[in-house]
Amino acid sequence: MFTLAEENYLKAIFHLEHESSGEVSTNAIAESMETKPSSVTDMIQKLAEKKLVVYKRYKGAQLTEKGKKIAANVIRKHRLWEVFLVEKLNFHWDEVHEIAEQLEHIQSEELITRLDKFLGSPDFDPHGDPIPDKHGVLKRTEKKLLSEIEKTQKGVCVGVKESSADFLQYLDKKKISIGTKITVLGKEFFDGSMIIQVGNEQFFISKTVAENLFVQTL
Amino acid sequence: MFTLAEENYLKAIFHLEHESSGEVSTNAIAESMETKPSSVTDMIQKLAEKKLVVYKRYKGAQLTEKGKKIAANVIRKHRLWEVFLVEKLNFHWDEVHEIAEQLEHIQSEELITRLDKFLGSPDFDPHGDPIPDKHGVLKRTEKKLLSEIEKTQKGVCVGVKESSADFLQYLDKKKISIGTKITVLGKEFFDGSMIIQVGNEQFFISKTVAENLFVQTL
DNA sequence: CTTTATTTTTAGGCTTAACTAAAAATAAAA
DNA sequence: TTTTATTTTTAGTTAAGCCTAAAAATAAAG
Ligand SMILES: [Mn+2]
Ligand SMILES: [Mn+2]
Ligand SMILES: [Mn+2]
Ligand SMILES: [Mn+2]
Repeated sequence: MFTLAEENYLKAIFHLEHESSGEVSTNAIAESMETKPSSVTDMIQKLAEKKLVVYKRYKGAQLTEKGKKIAANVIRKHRLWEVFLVEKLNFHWDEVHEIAEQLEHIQSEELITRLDKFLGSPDFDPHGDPIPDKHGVLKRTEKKLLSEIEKTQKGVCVGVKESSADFLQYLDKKKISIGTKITVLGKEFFDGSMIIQVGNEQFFISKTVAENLFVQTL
Repeated sequence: MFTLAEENYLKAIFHLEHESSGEVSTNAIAESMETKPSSVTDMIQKLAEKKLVVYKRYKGAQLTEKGKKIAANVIRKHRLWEVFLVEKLNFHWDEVHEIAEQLEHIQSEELITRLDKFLGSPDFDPHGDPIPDKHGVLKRTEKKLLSEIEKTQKGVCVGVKESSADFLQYLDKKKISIGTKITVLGKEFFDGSMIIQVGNEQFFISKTVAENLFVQTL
C-alpha cells in the first residue's frame, strides 16, 4: 500500500509530533532521518497529495488521522517484532532495533494479528515502549524521567528514552533493566548528576543517563 | 549487501538452472519473473559485472559459485520463514509463500541462525522443499513425480512441485498432505490421468495433478 | 525598520529498476 | 542457402527517492 520510504517518513513525523506538539519542521524531519531538507520537502509534498499530512509551505507538516493510523501501525509492527526477537529468539535488547527497522515494513495484516497472539498480546516492547493496538491507539502510562524525581524517592525502571546499543549496554553493566528498583540517594544541583542505589550497589550517574531512563515513582 | 531486485533475479536463475541444466535464457528469466526481456538483459549485465553470473551476449546467464551461494541463502531464508509461519503462527501451507517472499530479504545473519535454532533446524519447508544449510548446500532427496510411478505401486507424498494456493487447496480437499500414503490403482495411457487411493477413498486425478506431486516409492 | 542569518523550497541531476520500440543476432523453415 | 520467425540487445523514457546549489521566504539582530 505504501512504500518503505513513505512509511519511514510517517513514522518519523509521528515520533516528532509526540516530542513537541504542533507542526513538525522540515529540518527536524531531515535531522531525525539523516537526510537532506530538500529531500524532505519532496516527500512531504507527496504525502500531502495523498492526504497523509497537512502541509503549508514554510510551515511544516502535521499528520492527518489517516497518516497517524498508518504511522502507529508501523510502530506497532516494529515493537511486536522486537518482542519476538527478544522473547522467542533470545536476542538481547540492544540488538533488535536494526532488524525491527526492516521487519516493520512486511505487509500482511494477518501476519501481525497472528504474531501478536503468538506473543500473548504484549503491551510493551523490550525497551518499555507501549505497543499501539490494532486501531493505532497508544495508551499513555504514568512515567517520569529519572532526572525529574527527587532525593530519597524510589522508582522502578519502566523504559528508556534513548535505545542505542551503547546506552543499553551501559545499563546492563550497571544491572539496570525494565523492572529494576532505583533509589535516588543524592542529586547534584550544579550538573544534574546523581548518586543512586540499585540492589546493593550505590553509584554515580550523569545527567545524560538520568534524562534517558523512565521510571514510575513508588 | 545486495538489493531486493538482485536477490530476486539470483533466486530465479537458481531455480531455472535446476529445472534444466546449462545457461538460462533471457526469456526464461523474464517469464518466471513476470518482467520484460529487456529488463532482464539490463540486470544480468549488472550481475555479470558483480561476478554473480557469467554472461555472454545472446547465450544467457549462469550463476557463479558466489551467485549460487547468495541465491541458496535467500531460498534458505524463504523456507525457514515458511516453516515459522506454519509451525509457530499456524498459517496454512497455502498462505505463506507471499509473506515469505518479503521476509526472505531481511538482512541479518544472526537472525537466521537464531530462527533456524528456534525452529529445530528443519530440513524441509511446509511444501516438502529442502532447506539449504548455512553454506548454501542443498541435499537432494530421492523423489519422483507421482506421474512417473506405475500401477499398483505405493508412494508417500513428500512435496509439491507447484505450490500455488489453488493447487494446495485442491490437495486439502482430497486429504493429501506431506506424509500421506498414495496407491496408484490405475493409470490411463491416453491422457496420463490416474485412479488413486488415499486412505479409504479412491478417486480420479488428472495428469496435471500427478505431475505436480512428489512421492517416495515404498 | 533594515540588515543579516536561518530555514525552506525550487531547479536540475543522479541512480535503480522498470518500460516501449527498434535494431541486431540467432534459429528455424522453405 | 536464402527467407522468415524468434530471441536478445540497445536506445531512449519514466518514476521514486535521493543529492547539490541557488533562490525565496521567514526569523533574528542590530
Ligand atoms: Mn526499535
Ligand atoms: Mn523499541
Ligand atoms: Mn514459497
Ligand atoms: Mn515453500
